[in-house]
Amino acid sequence: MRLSKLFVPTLREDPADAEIASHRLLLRGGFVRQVMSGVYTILPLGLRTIRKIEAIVRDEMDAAGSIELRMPILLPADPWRATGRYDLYGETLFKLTDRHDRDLILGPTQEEVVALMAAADLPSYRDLPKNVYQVEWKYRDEFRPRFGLLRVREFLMKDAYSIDRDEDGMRESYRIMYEAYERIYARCGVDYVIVEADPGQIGGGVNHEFMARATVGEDLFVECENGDYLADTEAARPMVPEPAGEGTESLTEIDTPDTPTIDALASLLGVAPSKTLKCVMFDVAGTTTAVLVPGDREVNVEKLGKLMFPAKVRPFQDTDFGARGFAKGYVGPQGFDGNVQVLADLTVRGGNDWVTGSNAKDRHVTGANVDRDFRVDRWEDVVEFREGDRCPIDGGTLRIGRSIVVGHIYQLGTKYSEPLGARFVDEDGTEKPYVMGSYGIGFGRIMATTVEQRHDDVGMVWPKVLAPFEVVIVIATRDHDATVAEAERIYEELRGRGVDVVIDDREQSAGVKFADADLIGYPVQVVVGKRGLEAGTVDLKLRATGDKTQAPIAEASAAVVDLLATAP
RNA sequence: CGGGACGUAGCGCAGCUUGGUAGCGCGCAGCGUUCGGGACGCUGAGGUCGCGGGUUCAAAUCCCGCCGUCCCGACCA
Repeated sequence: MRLSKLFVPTLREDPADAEIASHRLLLRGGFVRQVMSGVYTILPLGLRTIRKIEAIVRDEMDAAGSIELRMPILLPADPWRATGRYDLYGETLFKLTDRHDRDLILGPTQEEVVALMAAADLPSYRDLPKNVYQVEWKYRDEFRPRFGLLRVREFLMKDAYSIDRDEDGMRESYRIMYEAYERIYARCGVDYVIVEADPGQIGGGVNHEFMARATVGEDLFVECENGDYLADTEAARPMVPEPAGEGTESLTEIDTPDTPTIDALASLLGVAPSKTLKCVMFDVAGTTTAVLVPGDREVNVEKLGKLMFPAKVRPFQDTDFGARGFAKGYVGPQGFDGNVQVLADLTVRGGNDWVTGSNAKDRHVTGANVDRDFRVDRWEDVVEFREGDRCPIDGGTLRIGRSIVVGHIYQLGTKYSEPLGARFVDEDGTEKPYVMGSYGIGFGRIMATTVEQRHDDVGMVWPKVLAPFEVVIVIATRDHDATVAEAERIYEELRGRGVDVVIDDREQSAGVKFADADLIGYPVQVVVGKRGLEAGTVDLKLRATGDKTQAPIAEASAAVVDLLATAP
């Protein structure tokens, strides 16, 4: 390609609205332009990179046995009502109506479509398993688009869906996708980790996020110092402590004036907050639910919501305490009647002889013990992760890292097939719902993430597999016919060798071309100029290291191929 | 949606406090010079000052409302 013929509007100055490196550099390098908040035009250079990502993804999906198809973006709302996602996604869904006043949506993801498609056209266990994928625009009316291409409202995604007859099949399909994803990110040169994650609005059970390490990432993840545990902070669970067993104290009620908070109580009694038992009250679909956690910890409402799903979880308002006969700030689990569901976090097992509320204002109890003094109906993991918590696997210290989620895979089970009545006939003649999985990768995020991970103060530093072009030939002395002729010759030779090369034949000064080459970040730069020509050489530069070398002009193309082979 | 900031030529900005009818740099066009790290000279084009209303003889400037964009918090590829 010729830069004189391409459309590469680079900018000299940083755009005012771009804060993070990837946004700033992709705008400056002429890869993308913003149309409105969270919506971008992909310019020719950006499109070339996106297509390279797409080719790698397609290659791995095809190799993993997934079959490409294309589903509509414009979708009927009804299946989404059936699965509950119409309301669950809420405002994030782009909703519209057609001329017949029928409710439609723009697809944010397509589990419903796949389930219904399977129901119609994959009627037998003999048709299974199937794995289908598409590369398609996705629409999500995010609360706040931000960070350039990292959080947008319209984005290009590869979404795949596995359809199996049973759980074992789903797990096998999931494993295959998991491994395909590992290869995809490795090939793209993304520095990533895989974490156990929160399923969010897609729902389901086991799921993993592929997180690219970054300094600007929106997502926090937890990593064990020993490298054996990784999880999204929302899903992270601390080590379950050894059961402390029953304590030695007897249940004693004491006066604790003006101590509605853990801090006030702990300082009055001179005990550690972790010795107190916090009793946090929720309304779960109308049932009063008490959640017990050590006084120094917080309840993770998201985790609780997932445990109770589909029942709605609502923290007690001030009025709820009085209305249901609880003393706010002094609630304790002993003496709850059967109308109160008692859920305790697993960390509560590690303590005994608790200090907790007495259910009377300004009074607490000491020496409270599980089973002897109060009942626990369910033991679950519901605490908020804290920096410094112990790893659930080996007890090592957990640290927090920052990342960009570049992929997310889910074991969905029958979450979508069940409510949609999407069933096949199994070998034994009975109808069963499909057991599904879904697997997504956002292309724009991979592009932006790569820039975040690979840039310097003058521009982007593309790995050769994703660079819009692998090599740029800069004509440094454009009024010198012999220089132009040599540059053209090298250009044709490189093309002949199958190198993805672009020639900067624009009517620009050499300085502009050099600056643009560094900004755009072609892995290899070839400078052909009068000066070199007279010495019989061309200059080569490896963008990643900045190393410059000379090559004899007659062997320029071979030298470029060799240098390219060493490029990251 | 809550909190903060911004909106003046394609891009980056000044002008606003103290109203008098818009300016700088880059970019763009023409001519000439230059030609290996964002060249130089001359000439020139380009602006509903985000939109609407109000105050005033007069509004980019003051007041009210709205819209848009970005940043910080609740969602996700």
